[in-house]
Amino acid sequence: MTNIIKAQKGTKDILPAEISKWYNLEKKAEEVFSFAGFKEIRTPIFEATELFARGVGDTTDIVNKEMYSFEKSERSLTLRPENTAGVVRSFIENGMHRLTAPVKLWYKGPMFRYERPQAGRQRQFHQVGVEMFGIKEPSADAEVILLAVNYLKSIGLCDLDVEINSLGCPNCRETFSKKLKDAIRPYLANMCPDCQERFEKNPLRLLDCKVPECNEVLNSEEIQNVITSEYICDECSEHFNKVKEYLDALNIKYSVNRLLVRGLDYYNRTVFEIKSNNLGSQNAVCGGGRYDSLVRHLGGVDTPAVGFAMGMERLNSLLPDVEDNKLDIFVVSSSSTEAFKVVNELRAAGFSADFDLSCKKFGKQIEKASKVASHAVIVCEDEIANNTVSIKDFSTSEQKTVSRNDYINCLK
RNA sequence: GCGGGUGUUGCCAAGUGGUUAAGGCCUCGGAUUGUGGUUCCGAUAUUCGUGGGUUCGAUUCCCACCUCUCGCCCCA
Repeated sequence: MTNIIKAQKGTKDILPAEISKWYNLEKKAEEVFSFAGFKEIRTPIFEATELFARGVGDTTDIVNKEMYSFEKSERSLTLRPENTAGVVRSFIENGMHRLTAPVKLWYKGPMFRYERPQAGRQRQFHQVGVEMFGIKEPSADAEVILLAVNYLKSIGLCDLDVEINSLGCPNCRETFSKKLKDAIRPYLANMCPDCQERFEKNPLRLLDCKVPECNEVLNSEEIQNVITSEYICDECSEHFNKVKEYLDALNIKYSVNRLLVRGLDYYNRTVFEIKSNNLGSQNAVCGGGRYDSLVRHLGGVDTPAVGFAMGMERLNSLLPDVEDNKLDIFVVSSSSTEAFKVVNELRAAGFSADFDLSCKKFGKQIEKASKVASHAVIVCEDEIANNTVSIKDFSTSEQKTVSRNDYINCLK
Protein backbone atom coordinates (compact mmCIF):
# COMPACT_ATOMS: atom_id res chain seq x y z
CA MET A 1 0.00 0.00 0.00
CA THR A 2 1.21 3.49 -0.75
CA ASN A 3 2.02 5.82 2.08
CA ILE A 4 -0.79 7.93 3.36
CA ILE A 5 -0.18 11.62 2.75
CA LYS A 6 -0.75 13.62 5.87
CA ALA A 7 -1.45 17.28 6.51
CA GLN A 8 1.81 19.17 6.77
CA LYS A 9 3.36 19.98 10.09
CA GLY A 10 1.65 22.94 11.68
CA THR A 11 -1.39 22.75 9.40
CA LYS A 12 -4.83 21.47 10.24
CA ASP A 13 -8.07 20.54 8.58
CA ILE A 14 -11.05 22.46 9.81
CA LEU A 15 -13.56 19.64 9.94
CA PRO A 16 -17.35 19.84 9.56
CA ALA A 17 -17.78 19.20 13.28
CA GLU A 18 -16.06 22.48 14.15
CA ILE A 19 -17.05 24.63 11.21
CA SER A 20 -19.94 26.36 12.94
CA LYS A 21 -17.53 27.93 15.40
CA TRP A 22 -15.68 29.42 12.45
CA TYR A 23 -18.86 30.60 10.77
CA ASN A 24 -19.75 32.33 13.98
CA LEU A 25 -16.42 34.17 14.27
CA GLU A 26 -16.69 35.29 10.67
CA LYS A 27 -20.32 36.30 10.88
CA LYS A 28 -19.78 38.36 14.02
CA ALA A 29 -16.76 40.03 12.44
CA GLU A 30 -18.83 41.05 9.46
CA GLU A 31 -21.60 42.36 11.73
CA VAL A 32 -19.52 44.24 14.25
CA PHE A 33 -17.03 45.72 11.80
CA SER A 34 -19.56 46.78 9.20
CA PHE A 35 -21.65 48.36 11.96
CA ALA A 36 -18.66 50.58 12.62
CA GLY A 37 -18.31 51.46 8.94
CA PHE A 38 -15.53 49.04 8.08
CA LYS A 39 -15.56 47.28 4.70
CA GLU A 40 -14.03 43.91 4.03
CA ILE A 41 -10.96 43.71 1.79
CA ARG A 42 -9.49 40.52 0.36
CA THR A 43 -5.88 40.64 -0.71
CA PRO A 44 -3.77 37.87 -2.27
CA ILE A 45 -2.33 35.05 -0.20
CA PHE A 46 1.10 35.64 -1.72
CA GLU A 47 2.91 38.88 -2.38
CA ALA A 48 6.34 40.02 -3.47
CA THR A 49 8.85 39.02 -0.81
CA GLU A 50 10.13 42.56 -0.78
CA LEU A 51 6.77 43.83 0.50
CA PHE A 52 7.27 41.98 3.77
CA ALA A 53 10.98 42.67 3.98
CA ARG A 54 10.26 46.38 3.75
CA GLY A 55 6.85 46.41 5.39
CA VAL A 56 7.20 44.13 8.36
CA GLY A 57 10.85 44.97 8.90
CA ASP A 58 14.01 43.03 8.27
CA THR A 59 15.07 42.99 11.90
CA THR A 60 12.02 40.90 12.78
CA ASP A 61 11.99 37.14 13.23
CA ILE A 62 8.99 36.99 10.94
CA VAL A 63 11.04 38.20 8.04
CA ASN A 64 14.34 36.65 9.06
CA LYS A 65 13.36 33.09 9.67
CA GLU A 66 9.63 32.52 9.38
CA MET A 67 8.65 33.32 5.82
CA TYR A 68 7.46 30.81 3.28
CA SER A 69 9.24 32.15 0.23
CA PHE A 70 9.64 30.65 -3.21
CA GLU A 71 10.88 31.61 -6.62
CA LYS A 72 8.70 31.66 -9.70
CA SER A 73 9.70 33.17 -13.03
CA GLU A 74 12.64 34.89 -11.39
CA ARG A 75 10.41 36.59 -8.86
CA SER A 76 10.68 36.04 -5.17
CA LEU A 77 7.24 35.49 -3.70
CA THR A 78 6.13 34.91 -0.13
CA LEU A 79 3.04 33.50 1.50
CA ARG A 80 1.75 36.34 3.63
CA PRO A 81 2.89 36.05 7.27
CA GLU A 82 0.48 38.83 8.28
CA ASN A 83 -1.88 41.08 6.41
CA THR A 84 -1.08 44.67 7.29
CA ALA A 85 1.62 44.94 4.64
CA GLY A 86 -0.73 43.51 2.01
CA VAL A 87 -3.56 45.85 2.91
CA VAL A 88 -1.21 48.83 2.85
CA ARG A 89 0.08 47.74 -0.53
CA SER A 90 -3.48 47.59 -1.82
CA PHE A 91 -4.30 50.94 -0.24
CA ILE A 92 -1.43 52.53 -2.12
CA GLU A 93 -1.90 50.67 -5.39
CA ASN A 94 -5.60 51.51 -5.57
CA GLY A 95 -5.15 55.15 -4.68
CA MET A 96 -7.29 54.89 -1.59
CA HIS A 97 -5.72 58.02 -0.14
CA ARG A 98 -8.09 59.88 -2.48
CA LEU A 99 -11.08 58.46 -0.68
CA THR A 100 -12.51 60.47 2.18
CA ALA A 101 -10.69 59.68 5.38
CA PRO A 102 -10.92 57.55 7.30
CA VAL A 103 -10.62 54.52 5.08
CA LYS A 104 -11.80 51.65 7.26
CA LEU A 105 -10.98 48.12 6.18
CA TRP A 106 -11.21 44.67 7.71
CA TYR A 107 -10.03 41.27 6.59
CA LYS A 108 -9.94 37.63 7.53
CA GLY A 109 -7.96 34.72 6.19
CA PRO A 110 -5.01 32.39 6.43
CA MET A 111 -1.47 33.53 7.27
CA PHE A 112 1.74 31.51 7.09
CA ARG A 113 4.72 31.48 9.38
CA TYR A 114 7.44 28.85 9.44
CA GLU A 115 7.66 28.31 13.18
CA ARG A 116 7.75 25.35 15.53
CA PRO A 117 4.10 24.58 16.26
CA GLN A 118 2.85 24.64 19.84
CA ALA A 119 -0.29 25.54 21.75
CA GLY A 120 -1.95 28.44 19.94
CA ARG A 121 0.58 28.46 17.17
CA GLN A 122 0.43 26.86 13.75
CA ARG A 123 2.29 27.35 10.51
CA GLN A 124 -0.93 28.07 8.71
CA PHE A 125 -3.28 30.01 10.95
CA HIS A 126 -6.06 32.52 10.54
CA GLN A 127 -6.34 36.12 11.46
CA VAL A 128 -9.17 38.58 11.49
CA GLY A 129 -8.15 42.20 11.66
CA VAL A 130 -8.89 45.82 10.84
CA GLU A 131 -6.86 48.70 9.45
CA MET A 132 -7.90 52.34 9.52
CA PHE A 133 -6.15 54.93 7.38
CA GLY A 134 -6.02 58.71 7.35
CA ILE A 135 -6.64 59.78 10.94
CA LYS A 136 -3.75 60.94 13.07
CA GLU A 137 -5.90 61.92 16.04
CA PRO A 138 -5.99 59.69 19.12
CA SER A 139 -9.69 59.09 18.51
CA ALA A 140 -8.67 56.62 15.80
CA ASP A 141 -6.58 54.64 18.27
CA ALA A 142 -9.50 54.51 20.68
CA GLU A 143 -11.96 53.59 17.93
CA VAL A 144 -9.84 50.63 16.92
CA ILE A 145 -9.39 49.41 20.48
CA LEU A 146 -13.11 49.84 21.10
CA LEU A 147 -13.82 47.79 18.02
CA ALA A 148 -11.53 45.00 19.19
CA VAL A 149 -13.17 44.91 22.59
CA ASN A 150 -16.66 44.97 21.11
CA TYR A 151 -15.87 42.20 18.67
CA LEU A 152 -14.51 40.03 21.46
CA LYS A 153 -17.62 40.79 23.49
CA SER A 154 -19.86 39.83 20.58
CA ILE A 155 -18.33 36.39 20.36
CA GLY A 156 -18.66 35.92 24.09
CA LEU A 157 -15.23 36.90 25.41
CA CYS A 158 -15.55 39.57 28.07
CA ASP A 159 -12.96 39.01 30.73
CA LEU A 160 -9.77 39.61 28.81
CA ASP A 161 -6.96 41.95 29.80
CA VAL A 162 -6.33 44.97 27.62
CA GLU A 163 -2.80 46.31 27.84
CA ILE A 164 -1.64 49.49 26.17
CA ASN A 165 1.56 51.41 25.83
CA SER A 166 3.02 54.20 23.77
CA LEU A 167 6.26 53.77 21.91
CA GLY A 168 6.35 57.43 21.00
CA CYS A 169 7.37 58.77 17.63
CA PRO A 170 10.58 57.66 15.91
CA ASN A 171 12.43 60.46 17.67
CA CYS A 172 11.25 59.43 21.14
CA ARG A 173 12.00 55.87 20.28
CA GLU A 174 15.53 56.62 19.32
CA THR A 175 16.17 58.81 22.33
CA PHE A 176 14.75 56.20 24.65
CA SER A 177 16.64 53.33 23.01
CA LYS A 178 19.82 55.26 23.45
CA LYS A 179 19.12 56.00 27.11
CA LEU A 180 18.22 52.40 27.73
CA LYS A 181 21.31 51.08 25.98
CA ASP A 182 23.54 53.45 27.89
CA ALA A 183 22.03 52.31 31.16
CA ILE A 184 22.23 48.62 30.37
CA ARG A 185 25.60 48.53 28.66
CA PRO A 186 27.64 48.00 31.87
CA TYR A 187 25.52 44.97 32.79
CA LEU A 188 25.20 43.50 29.33
CA ALA A 189 27.83 40.84 29.91
CA ASN A 190 25.63 39.26 32.61
CA MET A 191 22.58 39.03 30.40
CA CYS A 192 21.37 36.15 28.26
CA PRO A 193 22.61 35.61 24.68
CA ASP A 194 19.23 36.63 23.29
CA CYS A 195 19.48 39.93 25.09
CA GLN A 196 22.95 40.50 23.76
CA GLU A 197 21.46 40.30 20.33
CA ARG A 198 18.41 42.39 21.18
CA PHE A 199 20.73 45.06 22.48
CA GLU A 200 21.98 45.58 18.96
CA LYS A 201 18.94 44.77 16.88
CA ASN A 202 15.93 45.92 18.85
CA PRO A 203 16.76 47.39 22.26
CA LEU A 204 13.11 47.86 23.25
CA ARG A 205 12.71 44.10 23.28
CA LEU A 206 15.19 43.94 26.15
CA LEU A 207 12.32 45.03 28.34
CA ASP A 208 10.26 41.86 28.19
CA CYS A 209 12.94 39.20 28.58
CA LYS A 210 11.91 36.42 30.96
CA VAL A 211 15.35 35.15 31.96
CA PRO A 212 15.90 35.71 35.73
CA GLU A 213 19.38 37.23 35.41
CA CYS A 214 18.11 39.74 32.90
CA ASN A 215 15.14 40.55 35.08
CA GLU A 216 17.48 41.27 37.91
CA VAL A 217 19.27 43.84 35.83
CA LEU A 218 15.99 45.34 34.64
CA ASN A 219 14.59 45.53 38.15
CA SER A 220 17.56 47.40 39.51
CA GLU A 221 16.73 50.91 40.64
CA GLU A 222 18.99 52.45 38.06
CA ILE A 223 17.33 50.78 35.08
CA GLN A 224 13.85 51.20 36.52
CA ASN A 225 14.49 54.93 36.71
CA VAL A 226 15.18 54.96 33.02
CA ILE A 227 12.14 52.82 32.21
CA THR A 228 9.70 54.84 34.25
CA SER A 229 11.13 58.18 33.28
CA GLU A 230 9.30 60.46 30.91
CA TYR A 231 10.45 58.76 27.77
CA ILE A 232 8.24 60.27 25.11
CA CYS A 233 7.95 63.81 23.88
CA ASP A 234 5.16 66.17 24.91
CA GLU A 235 3.24 65.66 21.73
CA CYS A 236 3.31 61.87 21.99
CA SER A 237 2.50 62.06 25.64
CA GLU A 238 -0.53 64.18 24.96
CA HIS A 239 -1.66 61.78 22.27
CA PHE A 240 -1.35 58.85 24.68
CA ASN A 241 -3.23 60.67 27.44
CA LYS A 242 -6.03 61.43 25.06
CA VAL A 243 -6.31 57.77 24.07
CA LYS A 244 -6.57 56.82 27.72
CA GLU A 245 -9.23 59.48 28.28
CA TYR A 246 -11.33 58.03 25.50
CA LEU A 247 -10.97 54.53 26.86
CA ASP A 248 -11.97 55.73 30.32
CA ALA A 249 -15.00 57.48 28.89
CA LEU A 250 -15.96 54.28 27.08
CA ASN A 251 -15.54 52.22 30.23
CA ILE A 252 -12.90 50.03 28.70
CA LYS A 253 -10.71 48.56 31.38
CA TYR A 254 -7.04 48.53 30.53
CA SER A 255 -3.65 48.64 32.10
CA VAL A 256 -0.62 50.52 30.92
CA ASN A 257 2.26 48.15 30.41
CA ARG A 258 5.50 50.02 29.93
CA LEU A 259 7.17 46.80 28.85
CA LEU A 260 4.73 46.13 26.03
CA VAL A 261 6.75 46.27 22.84
CA ARG A 262 5.34 44.88 19.65
CA GLY A 263 7.68 42.84 17.53
CA LEU A 264 6.93 44.38 14.19
CA ASP A 265 9.05 47.35 13.20
CA TYR A 266 6.33 49.55 11.84
CA TYR A 267 4.59 50.53 15.05
CA ASN A 268 4.77 53.96 16.63
CA ARG A 269 2.86 55.67 19.43
CA THR A 270 -0.04 53.53 20.63
CA VAL A 271 0.45 49.77 20.82
CA PHE A 272 -1.90 47.33 22.54
CA GLU A 273 -2.46 43.68 23.23
CA ILE A 274 -5.44 41.75 24.53
CA LYS A 275 -4.57 38.67 26.53
CA SER A 276 -6.23 35.68 28.14
CA ASN A 277 -5.09 33.62 31.09
CA ASN A 278 -6.45 30.43 29.56
CA LEU A 279 -4.21 30.02 26.57
CA GLY A 280 -0.94 28.67 27.87
CA SER A 281 2.14 30.43 26.79
CA GLN A 282 0.84 32.06 23.62
CA ASN A 283 -1.61 34.20 25.51
CA ALA A 284 -2.29 37.15 23.22
CA VAL A 285 -5.49 36.95 21.20
CA CYS A 286 -5.13 40.41 19.75
CA GLY A 287 -2.26 42.69 18.94
CA GLY A 288 -2.23 46.05 17.28
CA GLY A 289 -1.23 49.64 17.22
CA ARG A 290 -0.48 52.72 15.20
CA TYR A 291 1.83 52.67 12.18
CA ASP A 292 1.98 56.19 10.82
CA SER A 293 5.06 55.78 8.68
CA LEU A 294 4.31 52.51 6.93
CA VAL A 295 2.32 53.88 4.00
CA ARG A 296 5.03 56.38 3.16
CA HIS A 297 7.70 53.77 3.77
CA LEU A 298 6.09 51.53 1.15
CA GLY A 299 5.97 54.36 -1.34
CA GLY A 300 2.52 55.81 -0.76
CA VAL A 301 1.33 59.27 0.18
CA ASP A 302 2.12 59.87 3.83
CA THR A 303 -0.95 58.55 5.65
CA PRO A 304 -1.37 57.78 9.34
CA ALA A 305 -2.91 54.40 10.22
CA VAL A 306 -3.96 52.14 13.10
CA GLY A 307 -5.03 48.53 13.19
CA PHE A 308 -5.08 45.22 14.95
CA ALA A 309 -5.07 41.51 14.18
CA MET A 310 -6.54 38.61 16.12
CA GLY A 311 -5.61 34.95 15.95
CA MET A 312 -8.78 33.05 15.13
CA GLU A 313 -7.53 29.67 16.36
CA ARG A 314 -6.75 31.27 19.71
CA LEU A 315 -10.19 32.84 19.85
CA ASN A 316 -11.77 29.50 19.03
CA SER A 317 -9.87 27.69 21.73
CA LEU A 318 -11.36 30.08 24.30
CA LEU A 319 -14.89 29.45 23.07
CA PRO A 320 -17.06 26.48 24.01
CA ASP A 321 -17.88 23.89 21.35
CA VAL A 322 -21.21 24.39 19.72
CA GLU A 323 -23.53 21.57 18.83
CA ASP A 324 -24.43 20.92 15.26
CA ASN A 325 -27.83 22.07 14.16
CA LYS A 326 -30.21 19.30 13.23
CA LEU A 327 -32.01 19.32 9.93
CA ASP A 328 -35.61 20.52 9.99
CA ILE A 329 -36.84 17.49 8.13
CA PHE A 330 -35.72 14.04 7.02
CA VAL A 331 -37.96 12.51 4.40
CA VAL A 332 -38.74 8.81 4.83
CA SER A 333 -40.05 7.10 1.77
CA SER A 334 -40.36 3.80 -0.05
CA SER A 335 -39.83 5.63 -3.31
CA SER A 336 -36.68 7.53 -4.11
CA THR A 337 -38.53 9.51 -6.72
CA GLU A 338 -41.21 10.70 -4.29
CA ALA A 339 -38.56 11.45 -1.68
CA PHE A 340 -36.64 13.53 -4.18
CA LYS A 341 -39.72 15.52 -5.09
CA VAL A 342 -40.72 16.16 -1.49
CA VAL A 343 -37.21 17.09 -0.40
CA ASN A 344 -36.94 19.49 -3.27
CA GLU A 345 -40.27 21.11 -2.34
CA LEU A 346 -39.23 21.41 1.28
CA ARG A 347 -35.88 23.00 0.46
CA ALA A 348 -37.58 25.45 -1.88
CA ALA A 349 -39.96 26.35 0.95
CA GLY A 350 -37.06 27.19 3.21
CA PHE A 351 -36.68 24.02 5.26
CA SER A 352 -33.41 22.19 5.61
CA ALA A 353 -34.20 18.70 4.39
CA ASP A 354 -32.56 15.46 3.37
CA PHE A 355 -33.49 11.86 2.59
CA ASP A 356 -32.00 8.40 2.29
CA LEU A 357 -30.32 8.19 -1.08
CA SER A 358 -29.83 4.44 -0.82
CA CYS A 359 -33.53 3.86 -0.02
CA LYS A 360 -33.00 1.50 2.91
CA LYS A 361 -35.88 -0.18 4.62
CA PHE A 362 -38.33 1.83 6.68
CA GLY A 363 -36.91 1.07 10.11
CA LYS A 364 -33.44 2.25 9.09
CA GLN A 365 -34.76 5.40 7.51
CA ILE A 366 -36.79 6.44 10.54
CA GLU A 367 -33.81 5.71 12.77
CA LYS A 368 -31.59 7.91 10.68
CA ALA A 369 -34.33 10.56 10.63
CA SER A 370 -34.54 10.63 14.41
CA LYS A 371 -30.80 11.17 14.65
CA VAL A 372 -30.33 13.93 12.13
CA ALA A 373 -33.63 15.82 12.04
CA SER A 374 -36.29 17.21 14.34
CA HIS A 375 -39.15 16.03 12.11
CA ALA A 376 -39.79 13.24 9.66
CA VAL A 377 -42.03 13.57 6.66
CA ILE A 378 -43.19 10.12 5.64
CA VAL A 379 -44.19 9.35 2.07
CA CYS A 380 -44.71 5.60 1.73
CA GLU A 381 -47.25 3.41 -0.08
CA ASP A 382 -50.30 4.48 1.95
CA GLU A 383 -49.49 8.16 1.69
CA ILE A 384 -48.77 7.95 -2.02
CA ALA A 385 -52.03 6.08 -2.63
CA ASN A 386 -54.06 8.65 -0.69
CA ASN A 387 -52.17 11.74 -1.82
CA THR A 388 -51.10 12.53 1.74
CA VAL A 389 -47.92 12.74 3.78
CA SER A 390 -47.36 11.90 7.45
CA ILE A 391 -45.49 14.33 9.64
CA LYS A 392 -43.74 13.06 12.74
CA ASP A 393 -42.36 15.32 15.45
CA PHE A 394 -39.53 13.48 17.19
CA SER A 395 -39.59 15.68 20.28
CA THR A 396 -43.16 14.66 21.11
CA SER A 397 -43.43 11.47 19.04
CA GLU A 398 -46.68 12.82 17.66
CA GLN A 399 -47.62 11.98 14.12
CA LYS A 400 -50.34 13.31 11.87
CA THR A 401 -51.37 12.65 8.32
CA VAL A 402 -52.16 15.62 6.11
CA SER A 403 -52.96 16.34 2.52
CA ARG A 404 -50.05 16.27 0.12
CA ASN A 405 -51.35 19.54 -1.33
CA ASP A 406 -50.69 21.73 1.67
CA TYR A 407 -48.37 19.79 3.99
CA ILE A 408 -45.84 22.59 3.73
CA ASN A 409 -48.24 24.88 5.58
CA CYS A 410 -48.72 22.27 8.29
CA LEU A 411 -44.98 22.44 8.98
CA LYS A 412 -44.83 26.18 9.52
C1' G B 1 16.82 26.52 15.40
C1' C B 2 17.02 24.43 20.93
C1' G B 3 14.79 21.37 25.12
C1' G B 4 10.81 17.92 27.63
C1' G B 5 6.63 14.46 26.79
C1' U B 6 4.07 11.31 23.18
C1' G B 7 2.50 7.67 19.10
C1' U B 8 -2.04 0.48 19.49
C1' U B 9 -8.13 0.45 14.55
C1' G B 10 -12.53 6.43 12.42
C1' C B 11 -12.44 7.98 18.06
C1' C B 12 -11.26 6.63 23.38
C1' A B 13 -8.31 2.81 25.36
C1' A B 14 -6.06 -2.20 27.78
C1' G B 15 -1.98 -5.31 26.90
C1' U B 16 2.33 -9.02 26.50
C1' G B 17 9.63 -11.14 24.31
C1' G B 18 5.94 -16.38 21.87
C1' U B 19 2.24 -16.83 17.83
C1' U B 20 -6.58 -15.55 17.93
C1' A B 21 -3.76 -7.77 19.92
C1' A B 22 -8.96 -7.00 25.56
C1' G B 23 -12.93 -3.56 26.17
C1' G B 24 -15.98 0.88 25.01
C1' C B 25 -17.95 4.51 21.37
C1' C B 26 -19.07 5.46 16.29
C1' U B 27 -20.28 2.86 11.68
C1' C B 28 -22.55 -1.36 9.21
C1' G B 29 -25.82 -5.87 9.19
C1' G B 30 -29.67 -8.76 11.82
C1' A B 31 -33.75 -9.64 15.70
C1' U B 32 -37.98 -5.83 13.80
C1' U B 33 -39.87 -6.46 5.06
C1' G B 34 -44.64 1.02 7.95
C1' U B 35 -42.30 3.84 13.14
C1' G B 36 -36.67 5.92 15.83
C1' G B 37 -34.11 7.58 20.68
C1' U B 38 -34.16 1.25 25.01
C1' U B 39 -32.55 -3.89 24.48
C1' C B 40 -30.19 -8.28 22.31
C1' C B 41 -26.96 -10.76 18.50
C1' G B 42 -23.16 -10.26 14.79
C1' A B 43 -19.14 -7.65 11.63
C1' U B 44 -14.77 -4.38 11.29
C1' A B 45 -6.29 -3.91 13.28
C1' U B 46 -2.74 -8.90 8.26
C1' U B 47 2.55 -1.41 8.43
C1' C B 48 0.57 -2.11 16.91
C1' G B 49 3.99 6.06 13.86
C1' U B 50 8.21 4.80 9.84
C1' G B 51 12.87 2.48 8.89
C1' G B 52 16.83 -0.28 10.76
C1' G B 53 19.04 -3.59 14.65
C1' U B 54 19.15 -7.53 18.83
C1' U B 55 16.48 -12.46 18.97
C1' C B 56 14.61 -18.97 17.07
C1' G B 57 10.63 -15.22 17.52
C1' A B 58 9.15 -8.20 18.73
C1' U B 59 3.67 -4.32 18.98
C1' U B 60 6.72 -5.35 23.49
C1' C B 61 14.14 -4.42 24.03
C1' C B 62 17.92 -0.91 21.36
C1' C B 63 19.03 3.07 17.59
C1' A B 64 17.57 6.67 13.98
C1' C B 65 13.80 9.47 11.78
C1' C B 66 8.85 11.45 11.68
C1' U B 67 4.20 13.08 14.00
C1' C B 68 1.52 15.27 17.62
C1' U B 69 2.12 17.90 22.19
C1' C B 70 4.23 21.31 25.98
C1' G B 71 8.05 25.03 26.64
C1' C B 72 12.29 28.64 24.69
C1' C B 73 12.89 32.33 20.74
C1' C B 74 9.09 35.19 18.42
C1' C B 75 4.20 36.33 17.50
C1' A B 76 -2.09 36.44 16.65
